[in-house]
Amino acid sequence: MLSTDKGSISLYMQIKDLLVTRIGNGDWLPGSIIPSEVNLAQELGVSQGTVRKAITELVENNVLTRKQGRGTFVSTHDSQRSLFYFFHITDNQGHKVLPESRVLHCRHKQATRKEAAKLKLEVGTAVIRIERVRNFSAKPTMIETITLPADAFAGLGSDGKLELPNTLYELYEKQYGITIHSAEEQLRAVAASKHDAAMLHLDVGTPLLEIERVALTLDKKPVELRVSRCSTRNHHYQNVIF
Amino acid sequence: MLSTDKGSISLYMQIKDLLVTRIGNGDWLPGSIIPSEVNLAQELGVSQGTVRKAITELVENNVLTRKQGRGTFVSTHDSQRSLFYFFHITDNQGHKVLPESRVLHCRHKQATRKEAAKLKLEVGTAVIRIERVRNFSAKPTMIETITLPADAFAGLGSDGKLELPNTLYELYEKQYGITIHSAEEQLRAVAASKHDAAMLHLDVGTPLLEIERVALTLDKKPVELRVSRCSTRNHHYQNVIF
DNA sequence: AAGTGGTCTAGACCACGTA
DNA sequence: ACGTGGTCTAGACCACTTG
Repeated sequence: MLSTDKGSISLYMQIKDLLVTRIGNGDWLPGSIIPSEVNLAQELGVSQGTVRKAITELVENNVLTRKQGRGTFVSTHDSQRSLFYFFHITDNQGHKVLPESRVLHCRHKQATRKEAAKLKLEVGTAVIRIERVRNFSAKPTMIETITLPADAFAGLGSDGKLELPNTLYELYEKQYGITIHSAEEQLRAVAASKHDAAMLHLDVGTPLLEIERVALTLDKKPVELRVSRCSTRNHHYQNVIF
Repeated sequence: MLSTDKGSISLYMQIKDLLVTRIGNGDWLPGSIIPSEVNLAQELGVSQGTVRKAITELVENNVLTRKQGRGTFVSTHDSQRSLFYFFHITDNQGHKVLPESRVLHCRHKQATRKEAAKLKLEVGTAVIRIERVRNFSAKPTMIETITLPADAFAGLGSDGKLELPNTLYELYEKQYGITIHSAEEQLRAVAASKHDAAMLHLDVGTPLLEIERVALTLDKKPVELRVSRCSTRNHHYQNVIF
């Protein structure tokens, strides 16, 4: 199984890949505990230090979470984590605001060219398109269009209910076994359309911050396209560069 | 020097702090080699593994750079690194474009309220204010206002020359011994002013992406405020979230 | 008390760069 | 040939959590 040939990659890297594969397979579900370092070391025939190094890097990648005295767990997307990692809008004092959401509609459609390109689908593939308005401090501030491949999210929104949780990534994980692990965002300044203006109580043409996000699973598969248009009168997008 | 008391923090953390302090002091300049792991271990009376752990974390923080077979070096801000870490504008194909810059002026002024707040100075402190236009593919696309505390950057631009290198952070490091290590950015959508419009060949009111960046040294001291307004017709701000 | 991760040690061998 | 970092081992003790 593990190779110690000269030319092969290092042991801890092979173990890293193995752990990622097991998690991807669903052998270990998000939130569940994985075997202890000593057990894994025994099973794989390596020393604890080697397993430790593999786990350490996965913890740095937010794939695993260590809890002293308890064990190592597969990371989950509780609302805390979702907000901390993926939500970059703050008010002008730098405070994160928990947005409430109002779903405008949730429809089954066919993928546009752009959606198909971003989600790596064929044009015309069945998708679910959700539109919602997000309120910060009770004021409508952001309008979002979310596109999901229909096959991976079967049944979502088809019951006519427009109730969706605020933190969708938690839903994806719990209901559909899809864990969002990373995302790529493109930001632009755009002018508010008639529709934007109406929903956000602004004038047509007001500059809005457009955030186009593709969310990826652990194995880098794109599973959600989200286009958000946000008024930056009282809020902004906050980014920290190390 | 190092404490192994029960209540004290771990050895490798103390070593980390020590290394950071020495770099901050200027004992080891950017680009120079630091003592080998074995030497440091000997000097500090710990094992190589402990030093290694401290260095590993500093490498992850981009403070140090390891080169196999050669040694460990204090990170520098060559133009590569500056572009890779701090420059987030790409064209719509996702390619980074090396911008050229044209300096409009470079003046000694007094800090405004906003500049003072962002740079943690008193209002009215002497600052240097640089304004420049950046061209992507020969088209003016971005207009930047850069504010620096005058005392830390004595002499910059006072020779009346408007020639400044494209990658300012390299200049800060080489000429003034100030290494930019991290930055905080706030992004908003704004309408082009008359001046913006003239410089970027756009209509007044065109939505622009405003990037307000505070650049920090290793010890988190703010040393540069940079406000960039960017046309997002052919470009965008690209961010990756892990 | 037993089991977990967290830190630390001392040593081994390898891959790489320099001289 | 030598010194560097890169990987790996085997064992020790500590801090924390659970039964």
